[in-house]
Amino acid sequence: MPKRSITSYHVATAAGVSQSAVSRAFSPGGSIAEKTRKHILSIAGEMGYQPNAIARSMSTARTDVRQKSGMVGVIVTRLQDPFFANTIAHFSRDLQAKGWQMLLFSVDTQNEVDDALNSLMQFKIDGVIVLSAILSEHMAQVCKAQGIPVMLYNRDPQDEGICSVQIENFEGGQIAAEVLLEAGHEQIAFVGGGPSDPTTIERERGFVERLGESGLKPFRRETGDYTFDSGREAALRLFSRRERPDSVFCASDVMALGILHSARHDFSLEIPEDFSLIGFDDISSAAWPDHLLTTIRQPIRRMIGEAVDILTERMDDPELPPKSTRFPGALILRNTVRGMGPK
Amino acid sequence: MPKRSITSYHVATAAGVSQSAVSRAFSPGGSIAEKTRKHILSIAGEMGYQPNAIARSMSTARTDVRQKSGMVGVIVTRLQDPFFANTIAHFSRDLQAKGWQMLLFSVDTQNEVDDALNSLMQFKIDGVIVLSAILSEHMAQVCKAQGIPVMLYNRDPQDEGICSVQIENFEGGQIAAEVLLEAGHEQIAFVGGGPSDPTTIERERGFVERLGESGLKPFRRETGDYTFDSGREAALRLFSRRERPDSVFCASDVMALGILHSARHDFSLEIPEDFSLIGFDDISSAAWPDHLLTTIRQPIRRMIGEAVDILTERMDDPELPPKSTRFPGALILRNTVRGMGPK
DNA sequence: CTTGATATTGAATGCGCATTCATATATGCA
DNA sequence: TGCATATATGAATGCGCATTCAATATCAAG
Repeated sequence: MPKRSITSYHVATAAGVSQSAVSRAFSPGGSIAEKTRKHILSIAGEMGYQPNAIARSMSTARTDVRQKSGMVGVIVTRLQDPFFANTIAHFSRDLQAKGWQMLLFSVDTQNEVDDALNSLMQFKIDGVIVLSAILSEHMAQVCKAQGIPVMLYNRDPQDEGICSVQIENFEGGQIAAEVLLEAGHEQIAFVGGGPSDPTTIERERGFVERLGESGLKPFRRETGDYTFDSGREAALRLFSRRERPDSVFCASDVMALGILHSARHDFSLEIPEDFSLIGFDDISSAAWPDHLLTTIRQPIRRMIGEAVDILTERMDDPELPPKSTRFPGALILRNTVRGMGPK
Repeated sequence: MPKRSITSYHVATAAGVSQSAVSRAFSPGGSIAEKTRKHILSIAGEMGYQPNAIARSMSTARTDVRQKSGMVGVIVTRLQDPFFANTIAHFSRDLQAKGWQMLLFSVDTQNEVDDALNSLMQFKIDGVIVLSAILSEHMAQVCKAQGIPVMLYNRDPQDEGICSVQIENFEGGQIAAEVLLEAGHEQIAFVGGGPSDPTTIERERGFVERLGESGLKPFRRETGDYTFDSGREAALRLFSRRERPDSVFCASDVMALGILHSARHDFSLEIPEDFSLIGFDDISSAAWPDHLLTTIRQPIRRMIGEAVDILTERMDDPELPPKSTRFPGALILRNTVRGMGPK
């Protein structure tokens, strides 16, 4: 028999004080005698009273410019991808640690982001984090108008007034090229996402540019969709032809592992004896002993910490100017590049 | 310059109707002329008005027994684990498809579950899903008293009034034993979680019981914590001794892959030539061509679909009796059990 | 033991919405 | 055409809380 929950009025009655007093007892800066507060909190504890966050949010709408809900909206694409799952895990932890709740919305494509944000905004989220996607120009405006700070994770800040945190994709691509060149490779293939994927574009650009400095061009370019299977399929195309690459730079570890498995299983190729392979991200399975994938690591703990810091600061003080940060990737030398093992 | 958002009053004024009319225009069953509704919706659209879910929730607290927030709390342990990440992805999708928002809270240990639920309840969630953990007796009572349906995913229903969805762990253990026995193994080791982990207990029980029917006992038992590294360490202990098992049943794929990688890398063992290995869950990397792990599959799409159905039905109608469902695991024969390849 | 300043307290209010109740308008049927 | 019924609308209300404002209690200094 569900019954309505205990309110501050009930506690007030039981404690012999006014409802205002109860409210103040639960507000950090409340003007209330310490003795009274103790008494109220004790009674409230006995009764199992917890302030209603929804009502609190309504109430603050009166004096604040915007009502605060204490919730942060998080929009994520490809949640099943281990890289993003891990990212979410960190965001969740960091947000919670600062007392924010996470309203999670997962979408499949960029197109759904606007709808997701609309749904989230009905809940009066205090800020929003978008993973590997951007907002439409319109929604960016709406957020700005409403004073909702936006954090783009893994994307360039699309607009004035929007914050972002991401890895140095261009430099990461350069590093990969550098390593492969240094190992003496010349038939270097690239595997990335589609031609309109911003992440791929940057990584490929850095990669191609660095190759160019040595007078080389990518040996071949294959497209995938950041899934293991698409990596495997890329490998199938790459190694089925007469002319095989002597090395591959792959814009994501998941796809790189697809290539690695395919090479071993479908073509009985040894790595790095038959070809070198370098990935991007440094997901945990890249370090598994039978993989030992050489890759560019994203310092995601620091990146996410920074993203949460930037966002929470702006939720507390909407006047702060937007901020964007880029982190350098770190080369993790393992065993998939010829002659270049761990130091 | 953040400004307060548009309310139903603004729309009402602009449309030349009362606030009630606007509210009704946005309420599916509202008593309002179709013509008026169209007009209001059109004006609202132009103004970019969206009903405030928080205020709506406050309002419904008046007539309903409990206020409805439209949010489901999800408490998850070990979010970084690919199995759970994937589970969350599905929950998110299914919940969204039915119009529910997901308030996600990740915890590290069972101890934190109560606190998490308390935080979530302040937001007046309409239901809660707990992954691989249970509630304290006290919180279970509180939820019951408040009429908040609880769905335990991956756990036995701990209490009257609580719903659950899980895999048949006991039978899964039996199947694993069956397969290994059939393959002619006799030195069969078990690797699972700690002795108080309910999942491990059941799987191990089924496994041991089936071995017993053939007059066998587990060759050895190693403990891990469901991480890849703990699987690897278990393998280190298992294969460093003179007497090696001829096969291993591992209560989770992640740990099983730790064993597989360790066996190949640390001991140069071939699978299934040198020993057989069988996992549990069927995570996606179990199917990677250079793994091809034989395992017991959890039909998680169906399981999660069922969990969401059960929960949403009860959020809509709190009078429904609790329901618990168990799904059978399916043996997926790949290449890690001697003589038993895919059919 | 005053007086003025300060710390506490309670009553009243409104956040934005859904809903009830009373009223006005439209529809059906004789 | 007239009356009963159904439908559409608006005014008023309260959900649970934080906050403002006014009133009271407490305290320090003279």
